[in-house]
Amino acid sequence: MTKSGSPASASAEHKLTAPGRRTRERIVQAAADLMFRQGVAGTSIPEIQQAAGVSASQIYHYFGDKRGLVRAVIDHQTEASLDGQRPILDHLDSFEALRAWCDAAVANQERRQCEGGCEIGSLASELVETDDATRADLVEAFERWERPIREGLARMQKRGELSADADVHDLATMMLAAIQGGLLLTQIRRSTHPFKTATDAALAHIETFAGR
Amino acid sequence: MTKSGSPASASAEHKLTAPGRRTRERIVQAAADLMFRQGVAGTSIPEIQQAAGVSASQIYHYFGDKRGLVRAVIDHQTEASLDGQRPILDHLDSFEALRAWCDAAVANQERRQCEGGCEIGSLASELVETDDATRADLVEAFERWERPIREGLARMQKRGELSADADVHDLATMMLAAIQGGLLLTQIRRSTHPFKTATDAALAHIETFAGR
DNA sequence: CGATCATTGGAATGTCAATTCCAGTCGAAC
DNA sequence: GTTCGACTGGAATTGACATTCCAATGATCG
Repeated sequence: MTKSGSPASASAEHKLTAPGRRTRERIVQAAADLMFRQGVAGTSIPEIQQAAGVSASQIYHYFGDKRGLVRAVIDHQTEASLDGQRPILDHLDSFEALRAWCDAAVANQERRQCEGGCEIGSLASELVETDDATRADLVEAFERWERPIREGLARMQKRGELSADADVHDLATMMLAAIQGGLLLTQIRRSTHPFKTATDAALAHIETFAGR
Repeated sequence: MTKSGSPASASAEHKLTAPGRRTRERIVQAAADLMFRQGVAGTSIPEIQQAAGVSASQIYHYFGDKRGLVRAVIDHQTEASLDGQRPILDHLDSFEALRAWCDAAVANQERRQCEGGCEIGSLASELVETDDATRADLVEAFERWERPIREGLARMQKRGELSADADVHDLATMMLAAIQGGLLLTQIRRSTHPFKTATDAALAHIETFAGR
């Protein structure tokens, strides 16, 4: 299907021994952290070397080049971000759960003083137009995020808590869009207000489809 | 108050003669175009020189450094983007006008095959965390965008077409967030569907407050 | 017309990043 | 235990980029 290259997640290109896997992980973690705080373009390889305590050859050994490292960071950051929202993310099948989830996201922004924006969205915005392989990784990242939302809504619909003519696919997309846009505005204005406003509206819109 | 420097828009630092103003404008225009297509970090000064047909000293003469140029680009791009939405942007005081406005935005995305995202949002996402002066410019850019939306809603409210307990400030923010998030998703997925979904939901939510 | 300052060209400087190379060590499978 | 390939360190290479400098030209205002 795609001839774009290796899948983002698994790289079977190298046989990894135990210490190799540990080193690789350390590099990705350090890179993800730096890139979140300073952007991808604002993060240099030497900087990552120092933060991870590795030499240049190790980075190029495991990732080929910076593009490869960036793709690994996308994968890692997506997983980390979603893990941070679990277990609630996997049980978004009631209005209360949805609201609690949004509240937690708001609290999270407050904790970090609205700095940094969305771990995935910021990466995405900076990298969408780099190349098709990277963009495909981003599509997958958002799909991984949207799926649990959609499936929660689908369960609600199956139970009749959501009207049969609600399009759970669209509702999940809409929710994601509200989150992304809301986060961008709160990041810029350094206030959780826009994010709260956007997610509140999204929730209200979903409740519009409450069944029976 | 702020010692951060000059305001983004007017730079009274230099006396500009007629040819000077023309050159300055040519530089900003070329820079804005390149930065929209390749990102700010992905656009070098030499590249801008060539595109604008100027020498390095001219850029540094008019903008001091790259940061200064970027701030000018934010201002220019905001004005250009808003101008592209006029005159309808200044008459967003009916549900029909709002819908027509969103439709035009969708058509615009289709025309450019969902590439590039939002002229302001992409800049914003890349630049929010650079420094406070730049962030302040971005706050202002979004305010300039949000104001006509809010004022249109306010007129509707005054006429009774919008319920008295609708918060037009929040509704405008919500609309902007939906646009931003929707645009990011359509840019990534290369389909206008997410943007359409997000704006449709935003419009539906506003219509929820229809008065009488 | 002359002085002053805006405006330009183009070369020079210094820094730093991405990537490559080579040589050496270590782990695991046979 | 030896052999192959994974793993690591560190120096070297190459190139680009932001910024500065200097010397010239042109416009404006009195």
